[in-house]
Amino acid sequence: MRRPTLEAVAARAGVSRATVSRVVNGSDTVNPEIRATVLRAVEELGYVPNSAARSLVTQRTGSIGLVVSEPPARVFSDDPFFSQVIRTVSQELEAVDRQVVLMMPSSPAGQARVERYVAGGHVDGVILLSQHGADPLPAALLRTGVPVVSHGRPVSTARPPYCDADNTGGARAAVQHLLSRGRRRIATISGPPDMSAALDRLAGYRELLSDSGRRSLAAIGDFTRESGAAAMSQLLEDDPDLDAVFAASDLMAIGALYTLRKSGRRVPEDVAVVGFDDIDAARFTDPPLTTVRQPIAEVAKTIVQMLVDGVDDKADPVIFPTDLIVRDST
Amino acid sequence: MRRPTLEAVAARAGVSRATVSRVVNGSDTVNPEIRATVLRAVEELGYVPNSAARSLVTQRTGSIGLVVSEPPARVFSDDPFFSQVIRTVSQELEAVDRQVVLMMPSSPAGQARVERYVAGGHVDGVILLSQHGADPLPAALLRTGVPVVSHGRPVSTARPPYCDADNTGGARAAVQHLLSRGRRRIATISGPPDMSAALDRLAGYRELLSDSGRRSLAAIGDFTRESGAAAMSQLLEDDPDLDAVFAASDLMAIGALYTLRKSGRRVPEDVAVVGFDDIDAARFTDPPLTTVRQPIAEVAKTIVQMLVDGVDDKADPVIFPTDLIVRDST
DNA sequence: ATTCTCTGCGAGAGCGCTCTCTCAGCCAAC
DNA sequence: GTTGGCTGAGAGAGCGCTCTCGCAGAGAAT
Repeated sequence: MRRPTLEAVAARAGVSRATVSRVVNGSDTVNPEIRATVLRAVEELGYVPNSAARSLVTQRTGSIGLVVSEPPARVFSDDPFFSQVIRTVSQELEAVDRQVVLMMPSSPAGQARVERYVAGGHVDGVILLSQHGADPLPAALLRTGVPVVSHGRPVSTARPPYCDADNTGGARAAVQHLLSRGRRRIATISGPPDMSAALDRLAGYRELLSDSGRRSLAAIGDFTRESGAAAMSQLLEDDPDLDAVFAASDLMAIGALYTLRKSGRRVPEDVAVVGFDDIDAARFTDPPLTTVRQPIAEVAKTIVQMLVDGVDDKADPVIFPTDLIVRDST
Repeated sequence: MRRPTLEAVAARAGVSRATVSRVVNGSDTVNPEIRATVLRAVEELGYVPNSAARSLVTQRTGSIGLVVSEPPARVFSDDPFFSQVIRTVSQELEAVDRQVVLMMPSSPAGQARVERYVAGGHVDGVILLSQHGADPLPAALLRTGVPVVSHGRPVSTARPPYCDADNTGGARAAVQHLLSRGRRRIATISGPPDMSAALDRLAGYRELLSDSGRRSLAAIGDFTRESGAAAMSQLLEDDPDLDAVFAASDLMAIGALYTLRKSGRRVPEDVAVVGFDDIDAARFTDPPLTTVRQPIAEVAKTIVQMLVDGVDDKADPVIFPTDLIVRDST
């Protein structure tokens, strides 16, 4: 048994296909009586429009691609920031009746697949998440002519419009807070240097320290707990007397707490720790983590809006301020 | 400028549309020379098949719906288990060249949307994640005739085929471990009673305790840290002398650790704690968490396989064993 | 030489929908 | 009574693809 078509509904309602189409698509040039008859027929037959046929003629699909470019290392770490973003973006898209096609290419073949898919006109727009410097995908996607918006400042040569949190400002606020607590040797655990969020947070840290005439001390992580723990070890080796650390993600801060605990240091008495993101876990660490909160929902909302409004290729970026959340780790 | 069509490629290669179609779809009844010519034309024009047109005639779309039914409370908590599952499922689907359409209905309207979408033939199959007892969606989806597979034992009256971890066995192993460590008053923090994973883990806990003639003591959570912390408080009130707790999720175990710490109890000296899931965070708690690992990747792989193979509506469920990972919290 | 397979390509219908164009019918205006 | 505008419905042409069917031509069998 096949699904009913427009034709079937038209026959049942005793009108033409065109009229049924008008009713289904909400045209206002239809006689209310006929409209009612058609709607009844739709109801009785359980008619649901075939989207393939529709998008074949309209050239639009009603779905948006959400492309998450993340190498396996971090993909398999369970960073809640991702799921938060994916969730909010998805929610916002559903609110405007768009479908979300999730794509997480983890190999060059996967990237080629995504590129083909987008070029094939399967989606009306693309949201880029978690871009890395060397990634050729953004440029490729821009070339397809499909609207692209980036979540987070793009770092590749391709420059799609984007929306982001004020990473630099957030880092400055974190360091400022540590200074105001009387900390003198403030180190940082930075994220991967091919990601803009990591670069911007590092820049904010450096700016403020050099403004206040202090030396900076950085170790590089990749936003995961493991890397945070390792980076913390290295920092302690480089400067056993450090009294504060600003981690560019909560996960890395958690790793740092772990290492500090193992090294016998107390937090915050010996070393103060600030994270970034304000994930749920930050409230449950020992001690609860001071961190910088980003407005995930606002960013998601804005990105969806940009895409739905048909954003200009070189529209100005939208940047949201962050909040410092002070807990017991500082 | 429009995208090139089959027709254009055919013209360029000097063959018919049918032949180009054959080449593109990998038919083997094409002369190698002609095939090469066609492929060259495809390359030169940058031809990408239009999927709307294709699925209009084939009646298949190449995409699979991933439906996550979760009320806002937990959606906004950042449970890494979800992202793990979504990630692995998505990876497996990409491996078999299927698209992932992510749907997270958070309201009745959203559910209706999902139902319409699936009934509309937009997806070739549906994967259900995180089902709750009262949810009418699974039954509605089954009625559409589209293949449905559930991740986790379904708890509603609708009974799609499913794949799951051995939750009962995992819980038994956890409790057995606590008993073997000499613990006598073993409490549990259970998940929401409308979810099968919660019910099965609770059942495993109860079975083993009653087998060994011990009393059980349960508090109910909802798989989040907050609820774990609250449940732990209640358990301590109910029985201040308890010496072990089995939490039905790592997140709740983390909440329990938090409450235990605040109550001045040492883990594992005073109270031993076991979690479930083995999320990344379990290795970084203080102390690192003993937990039950589920084979997330295997489950994902199996589900995708079931869907791709065109699973029978009443196929037997597939259950994977779990592993007890012993760390310092017991 | 004739018939009979068999291989490989082209012709053409049709998937279900939208949208333009046309036209019937009605009322107002002259 | 005739014309003109206007509203609302139908006819029909495609959107780009797949797939069945038919047919040409090569080679094998008689």
